Amino acid sequence: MYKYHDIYSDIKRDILTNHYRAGTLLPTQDFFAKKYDVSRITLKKALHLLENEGLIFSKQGSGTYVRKRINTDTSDLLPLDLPIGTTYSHRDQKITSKILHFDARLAEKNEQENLGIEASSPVYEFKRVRSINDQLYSYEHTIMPVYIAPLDKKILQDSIYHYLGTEAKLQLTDAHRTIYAEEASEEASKALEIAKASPVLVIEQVAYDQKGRAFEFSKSVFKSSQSKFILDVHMNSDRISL
Amino acid sequence: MYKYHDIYSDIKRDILTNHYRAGTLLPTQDFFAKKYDVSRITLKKALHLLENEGLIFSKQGSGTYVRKRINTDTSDLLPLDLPIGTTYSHRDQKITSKILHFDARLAEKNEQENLGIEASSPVYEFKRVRSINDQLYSYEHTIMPVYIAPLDKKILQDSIYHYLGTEAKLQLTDAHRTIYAEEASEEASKALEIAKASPVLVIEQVAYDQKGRAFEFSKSVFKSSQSKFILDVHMNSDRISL
DNA sequence: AAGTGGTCTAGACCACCTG
DNA sequence: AGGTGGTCTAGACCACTTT
Repeated sequence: MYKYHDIYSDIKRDILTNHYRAGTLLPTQDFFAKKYDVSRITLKKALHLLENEGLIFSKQGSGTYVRKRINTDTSDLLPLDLPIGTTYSHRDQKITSKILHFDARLAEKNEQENLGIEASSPVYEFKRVRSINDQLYSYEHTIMPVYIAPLDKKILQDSIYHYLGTEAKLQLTDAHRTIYAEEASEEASKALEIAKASPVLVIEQVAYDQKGRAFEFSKSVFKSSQSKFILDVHMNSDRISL
Repeated sequence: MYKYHDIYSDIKRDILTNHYRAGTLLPTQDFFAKKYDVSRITLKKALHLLENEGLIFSKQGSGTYVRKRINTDTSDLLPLDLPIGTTYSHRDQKITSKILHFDARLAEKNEQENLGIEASSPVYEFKRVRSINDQLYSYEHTIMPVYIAPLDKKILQDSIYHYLGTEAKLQLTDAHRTIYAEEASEEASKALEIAKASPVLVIEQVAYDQKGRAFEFSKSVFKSSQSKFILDVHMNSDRISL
């Protein structure tokens, strides 16, 4: 559809298929601009997307390089900067859910604050155990305002995000996450079938849609033995200087 | 220095000081362009920086909004997308280090792979316990190629990143991190003065400088009782669609 | 229909790196 | 000195939201 996006996809494919090899210099911006018959600004926008993704980096006066990639064997490594527990992050994996609890009630105080809603707002509350390829991997406790979309057990069985995307035209575009380790609670250890007080990784999340509206407040507990997360960070000097 | 950066800083300050309040509409791009006497493209670049930082978001046809911010009480919350263990992430906090081990040797196999160096390359190896305001908080094990810069115990006592920045003109611009929970090893539990096998958060990191060169391979173990990390994620549809 | 942000252009000049 | 990426412009047109 958009030129810069087509170019982005094209170059991305060429990098991932090793047509442009890791650690090497890419062709110049002028070359690409002529190749794709676009202005240099449009081309730079495509490269900027690739840079934000960490696939390339540019050095003024020198050129644009393909970043050396590490171990992208994401066998048991889940990206920490994508939706968690979806097909986005688990390609070709079967995700199943067992519903432990499903109810609606009024929001508690910390839920009101995190979701930015009124005291009288009704919310859904549900708890699920999720498995990848029939292997237990997380225990989730989720709060979602009812005005977002009507839920039922069947929806919880499948992908909520997929349902929200198609039915409510709602997309997870931003999330505020808190990450820490703790001893598994009795509830979590039973659900995940691990010893009580064994170490688990916890991710608390407030999720926002494309309009900046908080639509989910959740706590996810992961079996430490098989759940490692990866995060590629790119720091520009702006972030650091202030 | 650069117009777009000045504008970025200016608007950012106005947002953080609540001159533009959370949840409200910002002035139009045309307004800002005239206000700062720049082209709309330059202005958009400034807004793009703010959007990447998660402070604002734009909706085509509607306008640009200030995002509602949450709980930025970063009392014991450390950003997961900034350098860890530095003054960047710990404002007005006194960071001290105790050196448990400091040596040089040849790189082991997994270190060679992660750092992208030859088999015969010498590396420094050191272990430190770090405290914030005299409170123990992390146990770090670090490998660094010797060709990066000469190290000694005095440097390790202070900030390595500061030393590398001034002496080697090297800056941490990218990092590949793996995050998980585990039971504290005997070594780590002693260093952090916690019970053996109590849960700890682990961050393994390969750090890259502005030229895309890996310069550090480290494993940091954090006391779970007082170390929570935060991460604000912004997903564009590009990342997700492919 | 009006207003807002998104895309795109052709071209100029600057900053930086490498010979 | 030459080449590369970075900044910046004035203006046109498109896509989307709102009234």
